[in-house]
Amino acid sequence: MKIQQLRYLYEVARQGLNVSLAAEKLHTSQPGVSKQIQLLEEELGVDILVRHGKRITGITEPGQKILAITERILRETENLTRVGADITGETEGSLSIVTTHTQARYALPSVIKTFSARYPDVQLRLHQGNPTQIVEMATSGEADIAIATEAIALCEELVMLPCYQWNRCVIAPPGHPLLTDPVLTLERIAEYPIITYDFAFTGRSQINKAFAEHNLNPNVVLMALDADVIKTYVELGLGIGIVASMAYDPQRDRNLRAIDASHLFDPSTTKIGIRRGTYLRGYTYAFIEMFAPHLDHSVVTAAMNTGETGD
Amino acid sequence: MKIQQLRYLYEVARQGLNVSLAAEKLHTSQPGVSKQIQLLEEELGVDILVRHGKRITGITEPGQKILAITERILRETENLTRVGADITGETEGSLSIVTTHTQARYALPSVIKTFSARYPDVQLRLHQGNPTQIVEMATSGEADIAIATEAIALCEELVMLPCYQWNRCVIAPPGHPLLTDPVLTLERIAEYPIITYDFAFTGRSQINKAFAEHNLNPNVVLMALDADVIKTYVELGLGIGIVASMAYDPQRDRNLRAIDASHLFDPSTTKIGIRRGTYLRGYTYAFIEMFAPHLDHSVVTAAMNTGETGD
DNA sequence: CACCGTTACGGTATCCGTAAGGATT
DNA sequence: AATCCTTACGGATACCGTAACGGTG
Repeated sequence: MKIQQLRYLYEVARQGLNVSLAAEKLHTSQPGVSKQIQLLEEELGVDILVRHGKRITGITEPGQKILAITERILRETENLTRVGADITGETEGSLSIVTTHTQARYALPSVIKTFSARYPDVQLRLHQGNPTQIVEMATSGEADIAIATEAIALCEELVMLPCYQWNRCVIAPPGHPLLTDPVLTLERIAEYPIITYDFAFTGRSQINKAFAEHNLNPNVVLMALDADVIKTYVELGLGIGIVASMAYDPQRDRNLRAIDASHLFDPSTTKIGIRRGTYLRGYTYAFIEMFAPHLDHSVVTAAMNTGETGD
Repeated sequence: MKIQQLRYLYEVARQGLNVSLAAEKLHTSQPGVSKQIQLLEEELGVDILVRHGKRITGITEPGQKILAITERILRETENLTRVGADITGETEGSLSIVTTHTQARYALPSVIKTFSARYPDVQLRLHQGNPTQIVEMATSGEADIAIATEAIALCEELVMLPCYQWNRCVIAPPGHPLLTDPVLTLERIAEYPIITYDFAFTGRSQINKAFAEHNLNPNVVLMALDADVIKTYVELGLGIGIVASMAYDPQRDRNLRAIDASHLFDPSTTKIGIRRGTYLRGYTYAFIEMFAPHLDHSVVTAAMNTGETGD
């Protein structure tokens, strides 16, 4: 059994059971891939792929198990090379982050600027996605770290590290009646058409919860995926907006006014999610610490090891 | 990076950093082992072993990490071959069990007889050990399954499956005054010299607990590792014995009498322990079910997946 | 007929084993 | 002096790429 055989098998599975495509991705010849997989099947004594004549149409039941194990092995070999690259003090590498619009647009820019200056040879990749995609990319290993607020608390495979808490503000065009209220209340907000985040985005659930507890039925006229869209429509006078506080910048948003609403909604916690069992490069720890200064190397390492089956 | 290089490295570490010994165990030449490890170090760009001149004296700090990952990889490759052997319906293989005297002597013989008849090609290995050794062999993968009563509940790495409950009886020579008591009490037992299990063996903690709760200080004159030793000294008149009920056989132990003591002590539960992430052969499931009929294939599989980091 | 996977074959690189060398205890 | 790891070298093996073949849609 050779690691390369496992790589070939994995890539074929990943490319939808297309050997030619897999061979191309692996920068090798397709007969080679075919042969090595056959050798592996022969050695294990198991048909892994279902062949209809000369077409691969599926994966056998034991093949599924083999693939699952194969994936784990390949992940670990990746960890091995990372240990190597890391120890030799190499600063080059890649760091793939998957996150939401809110983080990418408002929280991350300054961190990324600092990080890029400190680690110019690290290729940063920033993916924007919805919470489902974020979890998926983090668990699959496609992304090294995930940063999000909602819906990533449940996943067993990810270690979750709380980074910071934040709350919301209400934004409205200048001259809006709400701006002169001495105290902002949910009841008053509910009198106006509301523009806020879509379900499962940027702490939307906390907003729903607050209104529900007051038996209010707010009139949400637009559900956006990001604060920029919300602000645009608030400027157009379509309604008032409820956005994350860090999304309002008095310098930039001169056509808008903001009222703090942290007394009305539960705070949300933004977290970093990391796949268990992943070896983290030195600069990854550095990035995390830049984003959330209390998460230093030892804190992260400790969290990675809790609840693990361990070794 | 090749699997064989990892095997070599692992074996060298296992043999106390002795390349020659490792090479012998691996049935290969020692220069080959040396070379391959160097190639691995070169590829990863990391010194794994500490060399003083031409002597290997230690493992570097990154080497420790590499070894940990290596171990995981090798374990998984082992799982791969097991999937293979299992699916092809091969009945040959090996099953290594580590357990205590009590189980080996009284609970397992009938199971092993049945198992050997059903799976004549499976090479059974039965190791006897103390609780510490049992946990060690189970977690290291040296044994496939562990069977024990005490001290294996705590280990995160092992899945614990309760098999059966049992209690104790008091044994004494014929004519002993205790035998004519209408009701056996702890107070009466404490009047006589007692022979029972050593600490951390065969539910000894339950015995201690019962006496402690009654503020009794039993006079334990001999602490043995197994019931046969206990019975021997009870026969000699050194005292009365407290042993697991299944250790008394009226047919065989004609020189002894037994009194049930299940009302005096908390019952003990014998459990099977299996390392998480191990692929179990079909006959292993069969063995477990023979030993504890309620632990069928699906129950065991389910238990193996609980609390796991999962994939 | 266009696409895809398998088989056949020759070149090359890799790995293994034997023999010799240098260092440490 | 004995043990032990490394280096050197020759041979066998395994792997890869090109080319040709056989099925499939």
